[in-house]
Amino acid sequence: MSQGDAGIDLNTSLGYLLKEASSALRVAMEEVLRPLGMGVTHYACLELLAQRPGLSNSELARGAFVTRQTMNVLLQNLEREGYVTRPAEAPVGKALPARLTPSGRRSLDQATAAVRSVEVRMLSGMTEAERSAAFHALKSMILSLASPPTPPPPPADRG
Amino acid sequence: MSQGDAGIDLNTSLGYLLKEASSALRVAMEEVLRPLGMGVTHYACLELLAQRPGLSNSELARGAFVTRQTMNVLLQNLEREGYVTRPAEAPVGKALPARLTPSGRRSLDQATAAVRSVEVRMLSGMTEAERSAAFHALKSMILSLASPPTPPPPPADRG
DNA sequence: CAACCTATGTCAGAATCCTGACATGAGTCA
DNA sequence: TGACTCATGTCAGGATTCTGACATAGGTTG
Repeated sequence: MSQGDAGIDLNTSLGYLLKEASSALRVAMEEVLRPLGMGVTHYACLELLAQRPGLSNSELARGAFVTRQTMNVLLQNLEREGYVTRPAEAPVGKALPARLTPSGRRSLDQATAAVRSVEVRMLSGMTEAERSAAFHALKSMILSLASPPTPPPPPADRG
Repeated sequence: MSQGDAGIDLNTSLGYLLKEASSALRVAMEEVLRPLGMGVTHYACLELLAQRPGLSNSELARGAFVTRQTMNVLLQNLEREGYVTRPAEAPVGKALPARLTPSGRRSLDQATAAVRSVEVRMLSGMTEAERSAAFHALKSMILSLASPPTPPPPPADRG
């Protein structure tokens, strides 16, 4: 244990820090959403629908970082409780465009206020320059992590 | 819907970006750890034990961002499979200091190599200045989100 | 010392999310 | 037109994590 090959130093690892920050944010959000009987995925779904009405189940799932199966059961609950509506038949393909009902909009408004307070607190200790730097750094990370999990197989010109 | 009170703009929200980056990192790690039959929490536990031998179940749980109960079942499995050891009795209090066995160390070495490739990829598109900026920004966020969930009740000097 | 508070390990049950699988609708290509 | 590929919605089962609860060890305060 005296060299640089012993592991990944968690004290200086951006990945670990990323997980820590994300965990703290999730905990803080759950804390303010709990009194509203809402979870993070639940809130994300509503917020996505407010900003982009007509999103399909699969699109909502991608936006909330869960699988379409998970989002599907959530949507079924929200539909049954009258927070969102979906047409009985797909206007095109199989995708059912979902929309917020007035009730869903009201529910979202409460949640947005709660979540906004968390985001304000999170940003409170940062300068504008730091926020901008963090924004671009996170964008870079996401881009670098996207797609190339399996390096493209060799063109295989042999044989 | 024409002003700034309509919601939280997910396109410019640092919180949303944080979740997106964290999700991408988690997916990438799971992808490289799957061939080793290991999950992210599993790996985190081993890495923590390598860097700080003797950590207790609760300390490991906090370091891996899960509950004590979750870490407990993981530790029991790892112990049964011979990757970690814990004394039968606590040297002090109730905390049982856990340690990696040689087998656990070997298992960790493979995982570290895999995870390192992911972190390298994540950092590949960032300059050193950007990494430093991201590091400090994340630290700020974590600090701001820590603790003050329930603002301290007013000292109540009335009455 | 006794009462209290906090932290820990552990068990049991429940909630959450995911993987696997199937059928349908649309686009592509020959 | 028919075969192929891809994306979608949905159901069923399983894996993972969390919440609730209990007993114990140690420190603190009166």
